[in-house]
Amino acid sequence: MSEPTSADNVLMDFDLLRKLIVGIGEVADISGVPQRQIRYWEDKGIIQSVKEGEGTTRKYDYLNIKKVLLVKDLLDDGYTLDAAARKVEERMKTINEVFARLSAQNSTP
DNA sequence: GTTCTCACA
DNA sequence: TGTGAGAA
Repeated sequence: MSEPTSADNVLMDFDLLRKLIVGIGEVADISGVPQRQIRYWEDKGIIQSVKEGEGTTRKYDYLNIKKVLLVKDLLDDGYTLDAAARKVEERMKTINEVFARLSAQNSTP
């Protein structure tokens, strides 16, 4: 009877994204970017990794994966790491606002 | 399974 | 800029 509304749908996707944290291997496989390159960008400061507990294995959250995917596309378009990083950061600003908005709704009973 | 450094093109 | 290999 209760049909999923667009609002409920977006919340379901958001819940999935904020829980989607995988290692560099998964990101490299899904993003198609060699693990070497992913770490390379992270070293440049284009993207950041989240450390899990004490392990040294860096995990990448949806936002980081999005950056890798975005930077890869930008680089393929003829952009350089510096140019791609700038565009990605601007895009992250928008995504961050959406995340904060969804986070508030998800945390609001 | 991941991470680090060194070196090269 | 991106990758190779070895080592821990």
